[in-house]
Amino acid sequence: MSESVSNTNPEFDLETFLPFRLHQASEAVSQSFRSIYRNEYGVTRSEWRVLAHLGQYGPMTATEIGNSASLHKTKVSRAVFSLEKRRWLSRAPDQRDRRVQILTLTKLGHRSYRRLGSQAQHYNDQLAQKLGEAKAAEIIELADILQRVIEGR
Amino acid sequence: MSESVSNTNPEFDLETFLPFRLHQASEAVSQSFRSIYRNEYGVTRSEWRVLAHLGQYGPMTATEIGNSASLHKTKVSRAVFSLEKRRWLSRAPDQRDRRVQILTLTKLGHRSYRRLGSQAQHYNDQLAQKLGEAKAAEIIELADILQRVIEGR
DNA sequence: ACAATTTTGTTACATATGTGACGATTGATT
DNA sequence: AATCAATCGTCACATATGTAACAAAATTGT
Repeated sequence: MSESVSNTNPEFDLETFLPFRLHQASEAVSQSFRSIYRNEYGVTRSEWRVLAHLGQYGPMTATEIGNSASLHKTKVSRAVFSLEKRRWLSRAPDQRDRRVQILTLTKLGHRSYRRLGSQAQHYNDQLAQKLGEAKAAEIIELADILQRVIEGR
Repeated sequence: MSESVSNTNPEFDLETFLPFRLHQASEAVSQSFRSIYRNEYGVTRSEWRVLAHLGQYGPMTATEIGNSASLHKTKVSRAVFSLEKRRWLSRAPDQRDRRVQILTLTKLGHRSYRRLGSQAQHYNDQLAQKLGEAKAAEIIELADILQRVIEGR
């Protein structure tokens, strides 16, 4: 907490430029985690996210997943197609709204979710331990605040 | 700072999963900033990053930019090509190492850098103000720590 | 001095992504 | 009821990205 982030002179400063620094940190973490879902099953980031959402929250529609995961609708559409082909999820029509489909993990999908999820949790625990629990919790809290501020809530 | 990030039970928890939460926050910020360099000059993220680095640190080689900005070498190569076409930067051979080229902003490039940079700084100041200076500084500090921990330094 | 290895930056190729359009359905307005 | 607008998910298309291979130059080891 040594220096101010805002700048009285109008000079641009990369070191304290939030979009850049956040992206760098986030990409470093994402890349280091990537090998787990990638090497384990050859799954893409979008697929892993959809899997994680369905595993965590139960049956949802594509739009709901997109909103919750901040995933573009075409990314969701493609990930769902791919996960369906693997028989990790199935679609069921919704009688109330025939435009949407309820997406549900199959047994096979659940097994994959539990397996990848537990490795993900292990990764997270290790990282949190290296950072120190307090700092890890701070990051989550600041991520919350950032999203609220950006989305104007 | 209400809850722990690590988990004694092995259940996966998306809410406190650092790769996901960081990526979400970082993407929210990046997207909201994007309209500035995108609408202003139709410049891509990679191009903006290369511009920002050369403007901030002076002449550098492609590899140096890639390392500092965490940009893949093909991204740098393409961004440099595109910025050169716009006449925002020029290349000069390095007599010590004839594999590399010293990249330097042209006068036009400097003007663009100052203009975009000052808008970027304004964006950052506004965001830091909304977050509160203390929290903005915390984010920078935590980004530093994260990168060090991930890269094992 | 030489051969083997590494580094730099570019390219071809395959894959991943965003944009815009679309058909089908639903909700809102009149 | 009929029309209009909005939403859902998919597709074709264009663009962006990563991988692997490469030529040129530098570095290392002998």
